[in-house]
Order: sequence, then structure tokens, then C-alpha cells
Amino acid sequence: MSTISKALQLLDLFSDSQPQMGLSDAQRLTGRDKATVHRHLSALEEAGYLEQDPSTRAYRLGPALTRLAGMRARTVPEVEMVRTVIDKLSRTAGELVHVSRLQGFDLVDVYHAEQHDHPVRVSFDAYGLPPLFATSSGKAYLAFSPGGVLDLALADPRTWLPGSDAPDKGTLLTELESIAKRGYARNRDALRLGVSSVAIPVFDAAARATATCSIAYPTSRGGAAAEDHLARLLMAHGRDITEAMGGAVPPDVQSIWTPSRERAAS
Amino acid sequence: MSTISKALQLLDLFSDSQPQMGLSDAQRLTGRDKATVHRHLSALEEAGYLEQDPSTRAYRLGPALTRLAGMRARTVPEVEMVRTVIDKLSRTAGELVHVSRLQGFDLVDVYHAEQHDHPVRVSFDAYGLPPLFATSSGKAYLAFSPGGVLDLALADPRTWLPGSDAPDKGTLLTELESIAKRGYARNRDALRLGVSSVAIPVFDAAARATATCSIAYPTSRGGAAAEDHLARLLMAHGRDITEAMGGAVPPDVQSIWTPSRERAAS
DNA sequence: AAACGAGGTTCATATAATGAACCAGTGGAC
DNA sequence: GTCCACTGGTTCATTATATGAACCTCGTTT
Repeated sequence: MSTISKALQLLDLFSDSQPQMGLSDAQRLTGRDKATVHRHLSALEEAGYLEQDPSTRAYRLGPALTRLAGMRARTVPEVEMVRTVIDKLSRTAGELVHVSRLQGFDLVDVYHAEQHDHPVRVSFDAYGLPPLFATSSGKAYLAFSPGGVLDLALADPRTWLPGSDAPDKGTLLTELESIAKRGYARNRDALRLGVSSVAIPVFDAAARATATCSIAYPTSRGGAAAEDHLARLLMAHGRDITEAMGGAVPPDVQSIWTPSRERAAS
Repeated sequence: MSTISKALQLLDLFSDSQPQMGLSDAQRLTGRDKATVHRHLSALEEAGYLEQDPSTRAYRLGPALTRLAGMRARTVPEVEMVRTVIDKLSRTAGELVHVSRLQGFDLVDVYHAEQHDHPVRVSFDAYGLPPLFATSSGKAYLAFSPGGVLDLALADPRTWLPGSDAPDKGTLLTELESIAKRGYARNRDALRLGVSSVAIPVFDAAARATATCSIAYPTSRGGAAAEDHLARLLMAHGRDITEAMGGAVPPDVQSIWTPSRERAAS
């Protein structure tokens, strides 16, 4: 392993629960020699990727990260940011993956990636802007938004299923609750026959849901097992997706998306 | 120089004007061997600090930066973020340096650092919240804020100089204009006799002025020369300060703060 | 076809990373 | 007070790793 990688691994030791650590902490966590760790920490500090509390001598993430992240947000278009993550997800899932942003109560396509391994697959055909309540994405968004948002959405007839009346709020509420508990939303043949999908929200820097990511697959491909597989895959990538777009996943959602074992590893 | 530093230097090559570059670009800019640069770029990419456009093969800043910067913003308190920069500035200036945040039209102390080398110096004595128009900080804020802010501030009597009437808008406007052009605001014996100060705004992520940084010094220390020296120092640190707090300096302000020669180096 | 520059790889060499042992300071425990 | 167990940090012979000239392979330009 390269020295660079070893040094950069140090930055990954920092987390919300352990935002700063001393030399010994870092040494224990990496298992490397104290001298090595110290030189790495110093190098990172000199470059501004870490900074040292002058009084406690503990290290914490440095200002260079803020500077560069700001630059990335300014210079890299949103599409490019998610592209690599979504391409990867689409490749491993083998299905159409879709990122949409909310503009008012419309879902607009940010980026999508489709695959060609399956002879039968869902293709993206830009079927116009689907109404919020007709898509798994829309339900994922609502399930992870504050209650007031639902009322506003219900008041707008454009969000309803095409050709039908206003949805029943009570039924919806219980559905949204189970989505929030489960971690993802699903749809089966709701908008287009033969097309199923699973979806999760994408959060912004203030941890509000502002976009969604969904996987669409032919209902013919399988039942509960297929859905479960794709949903797991989607949730496993959830954090990467929102973070690629500059957002932060709320802790409670994160704990649903990544079960304890995996979380310990990260 | 350590390998780590060399690799991290690569990240500093990226800028708003050159947000992505190929291997050859990076090689030319660093003067290092192509193979070396390539290995460094790859290591950074693998760790997520860079990402590669799949089609053009150009490198750009990666998602790991966003992730870590978000963590820093969440876990490191505002005070800690500016501390190192402000301490350094105060040490080199040898004077009282002051960071305040705007809460409504009140300036509240975020952090300040004083020095002890001079027998005569300005000491921070928490003289209550000074009115906006009485401080160089207040004027720096207004000079770099949209016009509407001034009107709102003028409407609030608490922003006026103690014991005086509403300031004349015309006079103020020309003063604020010259501040914006000059890059910094100044005060001489305005609030307290014998105390002078220079101030600049601190910008947030959306490039709006939301805080200020000022240097206070005894008027006895010197006239235009002293002011000029301290103002230059302050402006030279301007970018570091706003970036430490997670903000971004608007390009036009940046070009005032760092004259062409220095900007080329960065 | 030839020439160029792009990104990327190879492998002997040289340089920089490593780690055991070493200071020095701090906060208990007794 | 002394001792002990921790810190964070440094040194220097040893070794592993980074380096770079030469190489390959594409895609453009001439």
C-alpha cells in the first residue's frame, strides 16, 4: 500500500462520533507505528487537511477540506458529481438507476444510467414528469420530509395519479410511515404496467430531502426477493449518493440504511 | 519533501479557473515525472479525493472532500474553526484581532485574540454590543452586502452612533462605496478615543457577508502607514478566514484582496 | 504513413518511509 | 514527595517504497 493511501486513511478515522483524536488514538486505530502515524498526521496538518488543537494537541479535520469541497461544489456540475456513483450502482444492480431533483413538486431528471445485460429491462424514455404520488421516488421524498410537505403536495392536483382523485391522506400517512421505517419506497406496476421500482431520498447539506434516487426493474424479474436485493443495494449506496451531491444523511436514516455490522467497518 | 505532501500539492493545483486537468497538465504544473504524478493522482482517486471523468479521463476534485468537509462543519464548532487562523493573524499583526457574527444587526463576538508584545495595546473588554455604524466591522459588512441591507439597518435606531441621530444616507453610501473599492473598512477614534481599527467581511457558503474580522490598534501607534500595513495583512488573510468558516469569497472581492502577483502564486 | 502528444505501465535504482528505542511532559496513585 | 503509566514527539540505522527513463498503446494531426 502506498504511503499516500496510508496517510489518507487517517482522515477516514474521523467521524461524527469521534471528531478529534490524539496521536495514540490514531495509532491504535491503524495499528501502525507511532512514529509513522505522527509523520503522516504532521504532513496532513501542514497541508491543512488536519489541524491541531493548540491546547489539547488533538487532531481534527482541517480547513483545506472546506476550501476544496467549496471549490468542487462551485466547479463540478451536479450531474458530474453523481455520475460515478450512479454508474457504479447501475452496473452492479444491472438495472436502470435514476436521480431526480425536486423542483416544487415536480421530479426532474438529474442523471440516469441504464444497463444492457438483461434482454428485458426498463429503459428510460423520458415519459414526461411523473406525478409525485405515482412514483416510488415521490413517496421516498415525502416519507423523509416534515409532515407539512405532504399537506402542500396533496393540495396540488398535479401530484395526483393521472385520471384519479386526491389520494386519501390517512392511507398515505401509514404508507409513508412504513417507508420511513423500512428505509426505502417501492412501486409495483403503479405508473406503467410491468415496471417496478425502489427509491430512497437524497439529502442536502441541511439534511433535508431534496432529491431522490431510484432503481427501476421489470416486475417480471422477480417478486419480493428481487425487490429486497435491489433495495439493499440502493440503501448501501445512499450515503455515497447524498454525500457526492454535497449533502448529509441524518443519523437515524443512516442507521436504517447501514446495519450495525457494516457501520462498524466504516 | 514527503511523498504525502507532494501528493496533496496536486489537489492545490485545482482552482475555480482550472477545475479539472489531465495527467500531462498536472505533470507540467508540478514539474515532476509523469509516472510519479500518475501514481499520486491514482492514489488520490482511489481514496475519493479526486475523480476521473470516464470519457475525457480528466481529473477533478472528488466526493471524499465533500464528505469530510461536511463532517468538519458538523463536528468542529465555529470558534475552533477560526481560532488557528486568527491566532496566527494576531501574532503577526501584534494587535487585537476580532471575529464577529451578525445576528440581526448586532455584532456578536465569535472569537478574538490579543497580543502582549506592545506596552500600549487595545484590549478586548467586552464593551457590550457596539452599534453597527460605530464600528469598522459594521461598515465592512454593509459595504459588501446588497443595497437593501443598508436601508434596513438605517431604519433600526440601535445601529446608530450612541447619542446621535440617524446617519445621512448619502454620506454613508459614498463611504461604503469607497470601502468596497478599497477592500476594507476603517475607523479612527470613532467609538472609543485612541482606538483605531480596520475590518473586512467574512462570507458564507453562498458568498454573502455574514461575519466580519477586524484588527484594533491604538491610534497612537501610527497614521496611514500603520493602517495600510494592518489592512494589507488583514486582506491577505481574508480568504483563509472565510474559508475556515466554510464560506467562499466572491471573485471580485478576492481580486482586490490579493493583487495579481500573489494570486498567480496561489 | 509518419509524427505527435495523450494516458498509462515497467523495473532497476535511489531515495524516502519505517520502527525500535529514546526523550520529555502530565496526571494520578500512594 | 516518588513512582508509574500514560501522553506527544524525535532519532537514526535498516529496509521497503517511491522514483524516473524508457516503453507501450491509443487517438489526432500532418
